[in-house]
Amino acid sequence: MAGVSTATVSRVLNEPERVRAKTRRRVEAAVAHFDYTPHFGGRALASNRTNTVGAVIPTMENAIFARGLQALQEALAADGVTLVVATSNYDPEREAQQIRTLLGRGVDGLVLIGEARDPALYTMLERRGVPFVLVWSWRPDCPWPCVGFDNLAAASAMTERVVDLGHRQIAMIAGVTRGNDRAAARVEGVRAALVARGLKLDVSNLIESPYHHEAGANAARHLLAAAPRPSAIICGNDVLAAGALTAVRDLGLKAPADVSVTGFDDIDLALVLDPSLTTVHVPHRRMGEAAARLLLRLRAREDDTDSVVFETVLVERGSLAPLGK
Amino acid sequence: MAGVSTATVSRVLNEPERVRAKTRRRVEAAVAHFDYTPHFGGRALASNRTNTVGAVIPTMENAIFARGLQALQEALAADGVTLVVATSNYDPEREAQQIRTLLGRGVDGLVLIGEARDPALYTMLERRGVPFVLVWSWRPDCPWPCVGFDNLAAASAMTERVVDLGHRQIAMIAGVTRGNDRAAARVEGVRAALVARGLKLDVSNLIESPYHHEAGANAARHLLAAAPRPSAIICGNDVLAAGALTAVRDLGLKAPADVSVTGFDDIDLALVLDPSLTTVHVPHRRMGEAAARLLLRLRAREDDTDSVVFETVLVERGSLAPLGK
DNA sequence: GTCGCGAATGCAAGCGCTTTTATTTTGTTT
DNA sequence: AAACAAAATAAAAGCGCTTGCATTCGCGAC
Repeated sequence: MAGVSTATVSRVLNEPERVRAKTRRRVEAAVAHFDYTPHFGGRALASNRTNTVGAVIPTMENAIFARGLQALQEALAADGVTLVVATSNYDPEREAQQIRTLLGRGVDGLVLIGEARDPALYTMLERRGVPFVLVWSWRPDCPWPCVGFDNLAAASAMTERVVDLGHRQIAMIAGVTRGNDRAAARVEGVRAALVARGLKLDVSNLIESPYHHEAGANAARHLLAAAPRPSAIICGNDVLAAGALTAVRDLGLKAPADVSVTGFDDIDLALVLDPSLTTVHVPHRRMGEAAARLLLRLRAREDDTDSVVFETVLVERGSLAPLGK
Repeated sequence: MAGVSTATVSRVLNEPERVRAKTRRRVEAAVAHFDYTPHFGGRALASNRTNTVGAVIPTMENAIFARGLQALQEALAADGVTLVVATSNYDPEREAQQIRTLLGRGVDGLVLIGEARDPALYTMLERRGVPFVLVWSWRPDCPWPCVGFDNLAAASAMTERVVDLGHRQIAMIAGVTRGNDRAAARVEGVRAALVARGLKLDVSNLIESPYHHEAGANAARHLLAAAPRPSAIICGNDVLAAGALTAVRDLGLKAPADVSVTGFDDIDLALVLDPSLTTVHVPHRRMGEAAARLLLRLRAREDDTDSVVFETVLVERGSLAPLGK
């Protein structure tokens, strides 16, 4: 209809500046007229690019990843790249499986959460030449491209603050650390800070708990039954902290008067709780955007592909108070 | 390596039962040996199927859709279908755009939230022959395949319960109704129930609010400043209700003693709030699964493609109490 | 006007797979 | 053992697009 070859149509669609304005307009008119949409498969086959990147996250059921994902998706979309999301349920085997599925779908890149995974997976990714970015984790000398923050340092900072407020009986409800370097780093951060202040994280004062409100509540009930009772509970994330606050209330105690509780992640929930939650604010959205930019640079084989580290901020709200106040 | 043609390899991969066990094993060994993965584009081009379905949801930042999405994804994955998620931010134009993007990616089907959208979009989908399922909405005689529940009836039931508890000054904080038939149906449900009981939803007692905690709090502050003060606030969803509860607390009032508050959707948040939230429980996961099944049936051109309607359950918790108690 | 040159466009060869049709193999029957 | 039917496999034709290379066009300089 536009009186041009398919090659020209292809150019109009992909590199419009390479065709003369007059021709381009004719083609565009025809495209509009027939409501033409390029065939994805044909495109992928011929160009060997899908303009798709995949992300494997532990779960969507949790607000924590949702916001970063949204930012990631928006930043990618701005470059015409579609995001495909898969979930692993915090299961390393399932994560490996999902990565394979995404590769089978021909993704041009991957966004993965955290660093802890089978080295064979990293080998495979490198062999295939699929660029990837690790999000939510960062540590000095991480060999992979990361966009994250220092979980250990942030947990230490929180712990120091708790100690500074006079607390000595300090317990922790951690996330499950298997295959989860963030959860593990947070435990280490707490432990290190306590040791630095001459205290220690007794094994009876550390419970690993799955990432649910109820599980957090149960863990807190257990910890609060001990004698001497902890005066502060540091939680590996906000959801566990919410559970802990529920347990505190159910036991007829008051937070923070009887027990202080702290969280990690600063999701919306933290503000809604009563008392509102003292927690570590993490820049979800900025991480998502940074991950998108880094991945696009990696894909384009650009030079500037350094890891990005963000600062976290300790947000003090009502759930943490000086000992005995 | 297996000494067979590509045709046989293709059959081993797609219809293994059609090739003799001995040959099949040879091919599978070769596949494993070379770690071969079929090329997605080639496949899509030749078969004209992508084994991908798309979903356009308002937002991921909200737990409401996350759970259903997760279930949808799992159910689709069981059939080897990948889910691609896009977000519209509650903006109809953006939704249309996202639908076009997904079609451009060659999705074999679509899952859309709610029914309200430009008829031209429906025409386009039908012309292209792309099967789709509408989720979260259901009404008698909906012309499209739906998987949802009767928002209007559920809101009416909640309202009747509130009235039965003696409340007469009843206000509502609704979600934004533009392009959102669920929000609109909930308003209509409340209105209808009030009218049926000889009351009415005065315009000054109805505020539409965006889907944020703060916005809900602001709306509640506004409503509670009126004289006579409402004794119950019915909210279009749980997040708005959480905001309302915050406002109640900030104003020095007690829920439910001074003001009852109800929500809608029953997300995790409802249980964490203090008082815990009386709300309408919606079967997120089952809807997601049902949507997957229905879409797969539509895609396979099967006969049994009726809409699926779920019942909702009014969950009474602490935030709703009889008037004056 | 013609020439020359860069820019614009057309030509045609695949990209890796599926699928129809044709051929070979296998197994059964006489 | 031959003949045949049925089952298994091979051959080959695309699917719709991109892209390197060849060709043509448009325009300024002479």
